[in-house]
Amino acid sequence: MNKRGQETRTRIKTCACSLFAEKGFNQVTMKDICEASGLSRGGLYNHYESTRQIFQELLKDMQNNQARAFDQKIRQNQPATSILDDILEVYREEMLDGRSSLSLAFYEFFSIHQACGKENSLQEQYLLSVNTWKNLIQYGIDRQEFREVDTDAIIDLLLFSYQGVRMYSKLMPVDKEIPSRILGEIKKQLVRSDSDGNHI
Amino acid sequence: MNKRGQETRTRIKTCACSLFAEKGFNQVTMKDICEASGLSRGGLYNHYESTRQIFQELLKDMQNNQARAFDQKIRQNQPATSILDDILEVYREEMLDGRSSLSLAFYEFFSIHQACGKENSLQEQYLLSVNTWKNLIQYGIDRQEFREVDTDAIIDLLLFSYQGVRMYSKLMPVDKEIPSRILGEIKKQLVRSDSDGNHI
Amino acid sequence: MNKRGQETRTRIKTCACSLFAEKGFNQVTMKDICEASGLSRGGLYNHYESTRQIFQELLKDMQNNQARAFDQKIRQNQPATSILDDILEVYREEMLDGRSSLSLAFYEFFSIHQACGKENSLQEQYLLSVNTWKNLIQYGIDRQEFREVDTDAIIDLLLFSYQGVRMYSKLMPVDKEIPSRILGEIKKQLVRSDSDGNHI
Amino acid sequence: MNKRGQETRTRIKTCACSLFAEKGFNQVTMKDICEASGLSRGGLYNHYESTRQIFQELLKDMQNNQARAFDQKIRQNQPATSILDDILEVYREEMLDGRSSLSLAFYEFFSIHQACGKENSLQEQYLLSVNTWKNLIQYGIDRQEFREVDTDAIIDLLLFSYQGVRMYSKLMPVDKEIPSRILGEIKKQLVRSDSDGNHI
DNA sequence: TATGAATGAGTCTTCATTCAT
DNA sequence: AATGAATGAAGACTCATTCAT
Repeated sequence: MNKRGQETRTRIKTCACSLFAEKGFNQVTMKDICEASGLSRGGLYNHYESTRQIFQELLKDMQNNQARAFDQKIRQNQPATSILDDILEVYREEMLDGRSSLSLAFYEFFSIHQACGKENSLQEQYLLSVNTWKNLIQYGIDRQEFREVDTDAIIDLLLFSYQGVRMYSKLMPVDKEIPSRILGEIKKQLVRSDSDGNHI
Repeated sequence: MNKRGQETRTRIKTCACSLFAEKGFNQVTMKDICEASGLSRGGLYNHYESTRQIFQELLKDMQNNQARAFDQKIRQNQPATSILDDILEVYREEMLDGRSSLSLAFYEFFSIHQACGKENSLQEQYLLSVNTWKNLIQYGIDRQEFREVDTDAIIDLLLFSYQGVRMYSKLMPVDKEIPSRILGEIKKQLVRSDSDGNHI
Repeated sequence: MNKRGQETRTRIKTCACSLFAEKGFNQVTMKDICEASGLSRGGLYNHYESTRQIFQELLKDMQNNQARAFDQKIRQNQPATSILDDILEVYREEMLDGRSSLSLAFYEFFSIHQACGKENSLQEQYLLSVNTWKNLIQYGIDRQEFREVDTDAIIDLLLFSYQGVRMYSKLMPVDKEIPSRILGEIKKQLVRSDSDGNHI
Repeated sequence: MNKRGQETRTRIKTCACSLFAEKGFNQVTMKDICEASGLSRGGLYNHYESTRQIFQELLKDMQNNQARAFDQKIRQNQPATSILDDILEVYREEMLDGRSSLSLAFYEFFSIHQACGKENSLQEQYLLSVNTWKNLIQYGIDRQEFREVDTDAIIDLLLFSYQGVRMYSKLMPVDKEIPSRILGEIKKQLVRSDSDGNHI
């Protein structure tokens, strides 16, 4: 594939991503993507044969980016609390940004493609997140910054309430305080000497 | 509307509910409901003019049922902890039952119909839930069964992680322990003398 | 058929007539007539089996009424000019009243039902009108009130321009002067000593 | 749009025109036009999205053609009577040709689309015709070929009786003499020295 | 007579997908 | 690579018409 082809594919994915964020997965048609990207029917089909394929390529791109971002965040030898604050701040922002969230699209997509697919990439991603968090929490405990908590419970509470809020923020106006409260509560469980009760 | 008509409407709603749980809102067509309910096209349209209308009537029915159920649950003068256990047990079961969950349908439905509607019935329902929980927690605090916690934070944590898990349970196999862990953690925050750290 | 049945049929015809005037023949459905008349589907079908049947009964009623009206108008021994004025005044009013005109419905109806029907009742009605006018004009000539004109030409000019204006008055705003001008021109041809050029 | 597309659009319009002439506007469906033109459903919708759009494009084409034809007809410096004869001959033929007349379709179409449109294109066309005739009659008067008639009245008489006959010729057998008589009467009013009373 | 539930046919409309250019 | 014409399938929606009550 030459450079021009690559550019076209990038353009297609960018347009498609906006559409998926706006309408979810099932409500986006190849026709929509044609119109948004300015390509003709045939032109689009030269690159991708279905919305499914485009979405999967988007997923893959995002995982790569996310992995890279996470790697940067977990900078060893920084205080665990500082790393935690950084990550929770990212979470907080995402929880409030309903518009650009692909969560509905994700849910629709995996709700269709889990059964037929051999691998469940959503579960993979969940397990990856759990693992990353386990490492971070253990790191915090080792440095005696974090309490010896029920790690699994805290992580599930965090990850699922994060997902819950992201979804709801697409559906109703979510008060700005809600993410702060939730993440603050999590942090309170986790951080040992945060006696002043600072919220994130 | 006569008795026969009422029966047909009930039949339609029952069939539609299964379909919505299985496929979400957008993926269910009037044709699907015709076939599931054994009605002809015209027959179905005599009763409902869109999947939207059917879904809304389902919503209304469910709210009525839920309101009644909750009223029963909040039996005054029972120990707050006992009431809490009952409710959390219901939550736990629902979190694991991905198949009969309407959550995807809800999300799709409200993602479309929030803007056009004046009122946001999803938010209404959220506020209702928050209120019910506030009452219960205050009741527990008054009886000195519960700690004096950050009520709002605990409630959001509970409600959104519950929603998050319900959604994920439609998309991937959710370990049976996850709901228990989450709800146990919540209970641990809440209940004063549960010093043995029992999970729910 | 008893009295109640007669009343129902009259109600049906009245409602249907308004609908036909408003929308033409083809655009009116049995369902429309049900709703307009407040009858149920089955109730309407007990009386009429199609819009066609209702329209034909309307036609028959109107012909009866018209015939009776014309008979009254042609009062012998009155001045021909006075009779002419009376009739032309009726024509003028009808030409301006686009809203209550059934002309579109007529045209649609006869455009469908001329071929299949053995008799062409539209032609019958045309011939009847021509005859009535011939009698009137001859009466005027005999009384030396009217000129010895080309009767057939004048009658056709009158009848067809009348129909043309009636139709157009349903489709665009027709200037009030147009019917006056047309009928005045006709009268000018016809009436001998109307030297002052009065318009109707 | 490429050449093939243009050809298809022309084919569609030709087929649709026959159908409109035969059945009126409302009775023609997109399916009819598919079948008549040999296109598939989707193929037709690629070009036009409704019968309304097709009809409007037909109207526009016809206006263009008519304007061009009229320009040719009004050849300056020819005798007014000769121009008149030419035009009336065209009118006469059209009055008798019920089969290819679009008048029913016109009436149905404008009866629906007058209110919603800002401009009333039927009225536009009427005013255009009136103007053209005014010019011709004035030209004839200036050349002393025509009498000093009540121009407006004559024109209305001509235009509306023409429309009336065109419509009736779709609904019943119209005697060949009727157009001749009508137009002859008009001409008689108009032309000064046509003392021999020739009909057109 | 009157009701309204039910049927089934017909049309509209939108898309995914293919293909000649 | 790109274009856009064409196909055909799928689903929405509306009615005329029948029938049990």
